[in-house]
Amino acid sequence: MKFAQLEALLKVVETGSFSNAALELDQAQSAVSYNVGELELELGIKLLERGRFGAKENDSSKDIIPHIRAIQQHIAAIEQISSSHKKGKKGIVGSLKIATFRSAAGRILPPILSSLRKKHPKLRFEFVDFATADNSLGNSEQMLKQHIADIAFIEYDIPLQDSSDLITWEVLKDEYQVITVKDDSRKSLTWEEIAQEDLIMDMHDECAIRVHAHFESLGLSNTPLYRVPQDSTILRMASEGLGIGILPKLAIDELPKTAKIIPTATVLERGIGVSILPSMLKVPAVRAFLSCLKAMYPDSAIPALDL
Amino acid sequence: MKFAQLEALLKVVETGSFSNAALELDQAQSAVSYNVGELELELGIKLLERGRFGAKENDSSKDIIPHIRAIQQHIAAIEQISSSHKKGKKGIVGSLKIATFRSAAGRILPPILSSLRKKHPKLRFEFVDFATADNSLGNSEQMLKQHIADIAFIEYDIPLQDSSDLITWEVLKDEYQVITVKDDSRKSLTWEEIAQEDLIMDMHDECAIRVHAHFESLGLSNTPLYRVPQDSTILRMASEGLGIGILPKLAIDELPKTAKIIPTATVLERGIGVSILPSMLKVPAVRAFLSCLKAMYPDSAIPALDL
DNA sequence: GTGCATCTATCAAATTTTTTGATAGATAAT
DNA sequence: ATTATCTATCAAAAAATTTGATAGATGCAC
Repeated sequence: MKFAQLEALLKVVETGSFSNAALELDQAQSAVSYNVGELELELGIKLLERGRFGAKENDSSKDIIPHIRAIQQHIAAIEQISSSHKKGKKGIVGSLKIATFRSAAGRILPPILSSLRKKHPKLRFEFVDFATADNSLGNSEQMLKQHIADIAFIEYDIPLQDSSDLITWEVLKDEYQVITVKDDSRKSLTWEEIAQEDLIMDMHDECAIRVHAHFESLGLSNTPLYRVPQDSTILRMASEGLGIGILPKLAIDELPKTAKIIPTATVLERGIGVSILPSMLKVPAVRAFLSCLKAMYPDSAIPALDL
Repeated sequence: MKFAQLEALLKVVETGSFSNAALELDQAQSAVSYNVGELELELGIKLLERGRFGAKENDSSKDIIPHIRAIQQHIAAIEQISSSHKKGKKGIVGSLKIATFRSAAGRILPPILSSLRKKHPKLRFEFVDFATADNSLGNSEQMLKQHIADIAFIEYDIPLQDSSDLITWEVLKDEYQVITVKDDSRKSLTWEEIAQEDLIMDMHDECAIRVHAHFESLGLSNTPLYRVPQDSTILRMASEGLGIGILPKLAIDELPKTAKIIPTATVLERGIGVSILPSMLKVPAVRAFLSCLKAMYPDSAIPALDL
């Protein structure tokens, strides 16, 4: 079994066709065909469903592809380790795949990445998107276990519990905030009062679900008046007095001048954390990232690693 | 980076020389030299210390080799998955690397393996030895994390605790037994009484340490009169009346006709368990093994897997 | 239904990579 | 000093992969 064959298979699945894969691999289409063919021959099974449309994975390759990605991760690790053993080393080379969601990508990552880049100018980053509207633990677990991501940011309500095959810890807590118009004179709002208001909430986000659950747990109910697709729209609408916006603090990029935040009587917050596979603790790029994260959030319970 | 290059490096390290590696790889020595050389060229670092003696790993390759083994495991998994997707499948093909210690190898494994072989006649087994006299958790952890073994048997005194990156569970408890001569008429022995006796114990084994610790915890002390290198010798000596033997039940292959077991007033036992990396739960050979293990020990808490 | 566009498979030739066998050079032990 | 045992290197041979061209298959538009 050759690594090039596995890579060809993976690229075909990722791009949906032999021709696209060839393009990305900088090869002739016949080379991709040959490589996948050889692999199928060696393994004795068909690995792809071919058709007019191109090619797509079948049951066999579905099971195999996570292993190919894992192998790629190990190869990346070998390259990183090697470069770290070089004399004239200029930081880690390679690429770090980070699964993230909006607030993490927008507010948490930038300072970390910029500090990381100073030490490791050759390190590249790849963001992998959670499927829209689902960045709960379940999904990030898949991202890590299928070796699509090296590191995953997660958000959650309930306290983190140890999973036996993932290392997960909290980085910070993010408080939900109530956004209203500038001239709203109330000093504080209880959730009972909030439930009376016209609410403007996100259409897809976890947050809306979480706030809804919180209402339920208090025996309250509220169907948001507006369900909008973007956090920035929530802000704008709330600042126009169309209703009350509820957003986690980190999701508020810039508060409009005509808007205002009113504290809630009791705090509702989400946790934001990071998750990795235990084996990644030995990969230089991952270690470097965690080291920066720790510098940024010294209190976060990053697992013991001699950084 | 080619898989053949990584394999060559690994074999050189394992066999201690390019020439031996070539022999095992069925290649010319120059091919091994070429492959390792190419790898060193690509990674830009020396990977081996060469000399009159052959070649041995250096700091760089020490870090890299676990990743090579991990890649091999993934390739094995791909092969197993493929063969399980074949039509005329005749069981799983491949090889299962089991880290074990004497009692497990001698008393627990045989029935499991023979049942496993019935279903999967093409499956091979490889036993990897714990370094002599150390089969405690720490070591099996290394075996698994360095991808030297797929499955590890362990023994332990204290209750198992969850480690965040290993799945470990108890298979059975194994009671320590006191072996004496046939005509010893005592019906039962307390540990206080045992401490008074001349003891015959194993020289290398974990067990001796554990029994010693047990004495200490009771405020007793006893330096064994004989420290012998083999369990069977303990039995023979005890049966000759040279002293009292202490052995876990599973370590007693066959009780000599002139020997006898006296129950202890309070039971001292060791746990015997199994440990794997979470990712191995998806590997067919490992699943098959665990399935057999479960059939043999229905009460053991094998982690949920849809077998 | 015909023709078109888009896909994969296949072929022979060209190219590249890997292996081989022979040998040189290095080094420790006798 | 000799020998045995190791690795590196070289040119030639063998094997593999890649290429470019083309055939064949299949859905889609008209």
